[in-house]
Amino acid sequence: MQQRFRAAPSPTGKVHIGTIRAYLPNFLLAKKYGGKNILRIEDTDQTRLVPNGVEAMIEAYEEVGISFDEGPHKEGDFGPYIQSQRLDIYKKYAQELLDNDYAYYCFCTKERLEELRETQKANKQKPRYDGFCRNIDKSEALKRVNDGEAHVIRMKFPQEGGTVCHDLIFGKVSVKNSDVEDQVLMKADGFPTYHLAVVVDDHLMGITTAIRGVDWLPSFPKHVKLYEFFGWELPKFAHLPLILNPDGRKKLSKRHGAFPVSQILRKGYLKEAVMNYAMLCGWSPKPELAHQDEIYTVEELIKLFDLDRVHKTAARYDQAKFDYINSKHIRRLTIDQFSERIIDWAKRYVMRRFISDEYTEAAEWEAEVKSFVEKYLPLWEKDLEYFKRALALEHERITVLSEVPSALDFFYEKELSWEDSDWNTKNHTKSELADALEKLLPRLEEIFKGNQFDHEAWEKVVRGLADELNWKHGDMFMAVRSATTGRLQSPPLLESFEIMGWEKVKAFVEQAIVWLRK
RNA sequence: GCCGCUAUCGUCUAGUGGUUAGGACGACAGGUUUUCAUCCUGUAAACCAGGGUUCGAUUCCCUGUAGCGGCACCA
Repeated sequence: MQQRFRAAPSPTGKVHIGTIRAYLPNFLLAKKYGGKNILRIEDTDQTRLVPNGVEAMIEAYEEVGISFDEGPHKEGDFGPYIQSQRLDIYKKYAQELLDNDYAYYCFCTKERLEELRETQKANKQKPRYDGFCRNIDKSEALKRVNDGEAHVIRMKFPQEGGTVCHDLIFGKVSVKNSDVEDQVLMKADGFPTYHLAVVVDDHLMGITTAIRGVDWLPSFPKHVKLYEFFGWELPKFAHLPLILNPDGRKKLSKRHGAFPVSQILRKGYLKEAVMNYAMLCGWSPKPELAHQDEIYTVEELIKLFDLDRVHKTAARYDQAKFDYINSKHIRRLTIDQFSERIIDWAKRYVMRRFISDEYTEAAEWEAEVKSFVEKYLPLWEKDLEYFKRALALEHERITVLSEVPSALDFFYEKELSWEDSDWNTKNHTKSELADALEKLLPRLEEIFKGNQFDHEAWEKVVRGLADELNWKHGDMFMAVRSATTGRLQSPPLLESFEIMGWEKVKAFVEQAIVWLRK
């Protein structure tokens, strides 16, 4: 039988690393078993709609590589895939429950329910519906409904015995039936609640494995009972553990790395790294198939992932590990691939807007990255060979793609600017540095003027001058570094000069001397 | 408060009725290096507590504790 999985978000437009982790297993398993991955929009709460939320989410999922075989954007045989377009269906099944005495009309007002909850809380009881309308005579209830009295439909959950549910990750989960309340299935506005809609849709859409967050575990029995009421075969269920804030408290939130996918990608995390990291939260491959460095491609994840090795415990978000994984994926790229990815990143994520940008607050760094990219992208593209040669020197130094534009600036600028902190003045004053550079310049010209960059000659010149002036060699190299790159950390100098060419190096050194004497 | 779930280095995790409890990130210390990074080597670092069961429990059971989740006409 073909396996069918589904992601069932409500259309808030928000997609972050936690969401990715929640929906990735569906995608991976659908690919692994040749099944289908379905996107269904759960928009039964009419008070929480976001304009373009659906489009924004689809965009985010697909950008990180989670694609769907059916959904609002890709009609299949089980549509519509938006719950607000399926109201008649829920109505029909709610009626079926009513007819079979598995559900009843409830006329309790919100005020009464609120009061009820308050007293229950005050008495240290679990707040729950008390079954007030459970035994209203059916014909009387119907009359009240026909008279237009506001009502909901509640599930009549049996109050004796217990219910045992089976979960692929947690195993047996059992509850006393008397602990389960009569859940509202149809709201007064005619929309179903999640509980009815999810069961009906999963069944009708032929979902074979329903994967969702552990936050649904407590209402699992209600859903199991609903399947029983309808006489439907139960799909398999898997409840995924959550990703927690780095401090281990509460679900991942915005101020702790739950950045929207738009920002993750714009910052320059590769989609394969996003997947890799997301899956490593709460899952590990079989030891004999695991990689020592914990780096996995998408294809490998598809091959290796299975629900039976998913942890039961929540994992904390760890930015340092995510960074490690991203830099490892970057290093795996060839220079050709790396340069393509950078240019693609610049165009697709920096220069273009995500749909979700309409309603997510922009971070400060986004504007900065954009201004860099606007400036350098045309230059990169103008001479791709030059770009690749420069980029190769930064390949081992980059953690996220957004570091690239500023890292390569001295390859592209005609003039450098310095601050005092760009120089190592521990052992020598600025004017000493200027004097040294002035002495050095003609000697460098001597060996570099034909753009021939001989390592031995270069070392000899720099170290030779250092010896003459009685400087530490390192101080001399650092002076040259600051003069030619504008900073204290850079790729190896000679290799950089080889790309920049002597004229540029010379110009920078001359500018530096002027600046140092200012 | 009530209900449910869970518990291995700081973090992510592997693993077992008998192991020197393994790896990764991070930290620290060395090496390589003209800086930074890379790369290499090494060090520190864990089985929540108490009871059982057992010849033997980190592993199985119970209790406690802690954490997380849920307790809506939200999903």
